[in-house]
Amino acid sequence: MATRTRRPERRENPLSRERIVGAAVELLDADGEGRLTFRALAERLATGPGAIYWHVANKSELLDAATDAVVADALAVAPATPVTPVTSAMPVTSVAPAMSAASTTTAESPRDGIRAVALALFDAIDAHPWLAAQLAAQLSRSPGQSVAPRIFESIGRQVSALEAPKSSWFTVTSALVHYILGAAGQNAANGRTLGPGADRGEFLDTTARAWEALDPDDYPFTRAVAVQIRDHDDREQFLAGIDLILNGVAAKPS
Amino acid sequence: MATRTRRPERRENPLSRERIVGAAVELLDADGEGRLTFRALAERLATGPGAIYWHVANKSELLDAATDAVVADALAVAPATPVTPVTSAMPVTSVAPAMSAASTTTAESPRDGIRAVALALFDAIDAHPWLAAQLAAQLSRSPGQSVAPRIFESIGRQVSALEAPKSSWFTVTSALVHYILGAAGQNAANGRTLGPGADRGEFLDTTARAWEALDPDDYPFTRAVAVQIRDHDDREQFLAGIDLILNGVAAKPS
DNA sequence: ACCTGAACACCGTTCAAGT
DNA sequence: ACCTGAACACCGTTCAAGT
Repeated sequence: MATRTRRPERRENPLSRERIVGAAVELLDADGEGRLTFRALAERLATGPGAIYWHVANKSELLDAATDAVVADALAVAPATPVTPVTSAMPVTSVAPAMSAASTTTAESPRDGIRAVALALFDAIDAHPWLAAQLAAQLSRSPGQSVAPRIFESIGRQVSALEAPKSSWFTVTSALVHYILGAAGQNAANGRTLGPGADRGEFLDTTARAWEALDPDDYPFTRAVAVQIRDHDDREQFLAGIDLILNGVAAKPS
Repeated sequence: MATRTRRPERRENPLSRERIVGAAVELLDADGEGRLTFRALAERLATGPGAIYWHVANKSELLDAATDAVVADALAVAPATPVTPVTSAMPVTSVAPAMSAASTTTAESPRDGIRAVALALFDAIDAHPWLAAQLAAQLSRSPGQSVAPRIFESIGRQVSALEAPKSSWFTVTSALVHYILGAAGQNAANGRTLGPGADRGEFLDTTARAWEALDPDDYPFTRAVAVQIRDHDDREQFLAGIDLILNGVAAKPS
């Protein structure tokens, strides 16, 4: 501790996969994926670009590792194991079961569980905007190759505890995951164009004004909803979309 | 075919923004965004890389132009103008109005209109997988700067003709657009990993088998829905998700 | 076992020079 | 007005050489 007067010695601070991934996440958060460079990374780690390749195979593996690290954290906050485990035989009715020995959190209704996981992902993507594209690309990988399939599993378990026919599980879970990734990614993109220092209320007001000034013939709808964007809460809006989908689960088609 | 003996003459085939964008779309479709290169593009157009910059400012403008061209086609097939125009005063009730002089297609219910636009986008993204990421990034742009806001408008108009409170329009439209882009992008990514020559049934069977072989403790849900992926139709599945959201629109929360 | 740093084969983009 | 092609400042990645 007190010996930390000199800058870190190589021996005390050797390169490691963890340090590399950590620095990568920092660069990603600060500058976005386009600016994550092996040379920039090497400089930050006080080494040469070649050294990184001893610990990481290539850039895409580095991106995967960064994604895994961040998402694993996010999913750890939300409970990975839901109230009701999937029983492979029959559609599960969502009669609240006896409290299970939940690992991290108190037991919740599946609906609240979905909200919790969704919000955890929303916040993670908000804090790390580059996550959205990364996760979307990873969803088609086989489980075990990345965290993205874990998200699918995590949402799906809660869906299986909903009172919905088993035949709808896949559709519902897919819809939820797509919505979550899409909406969270959008929010992150907005935040990015906004910039870190800017005023949110002012930004919303500006967009609302711009929407209201659109050509009535070309953009009647966008004009009509301009008011709604002016004073909406991002997370509330996001959760409203989740509820919309969940409401559709048991509803009969009109 | 048989006429393709000489290479095209310069004077008869001058460079133009249109030709460049067309060639870019071809490269994008064939090799993906990573392989769209000004040098490859120049070679395909029998010119130097510098020449392209006379017609296009930079790569991101080229990508935008390619996206615009492809999406404009897709939205032209689906009706851009819906049965019921947005009236800014009151929530519109979806009593079928008198047939309007629809520009391209016969009048439809808003629900069918949404399905049509969604399916057109699904097919476009299926044919041009690089579209998904491009559109997601463009959604946060102001209308007029890209086609993405037109998609929002196009879906939104139909939403406004649904029997839903006006206060929900923004949420519903956002949810739909996010789902459409997310699900279509996912499908395109799957098709990409599948490859052009492979057998779809065999591919689905392989994934289903892989899912069924997962650890029951870690992936109970994914295992449980493995059957459902085996013989599902992509477009049907996609539309089921749309219907799910639409069903949620008027449903009361449970 | 781990790190260095030069080198290779690329990129997007610019720009003097041509027609 | 439009095109050429060399050049600049980057990239990811490799690899002989060091410790």
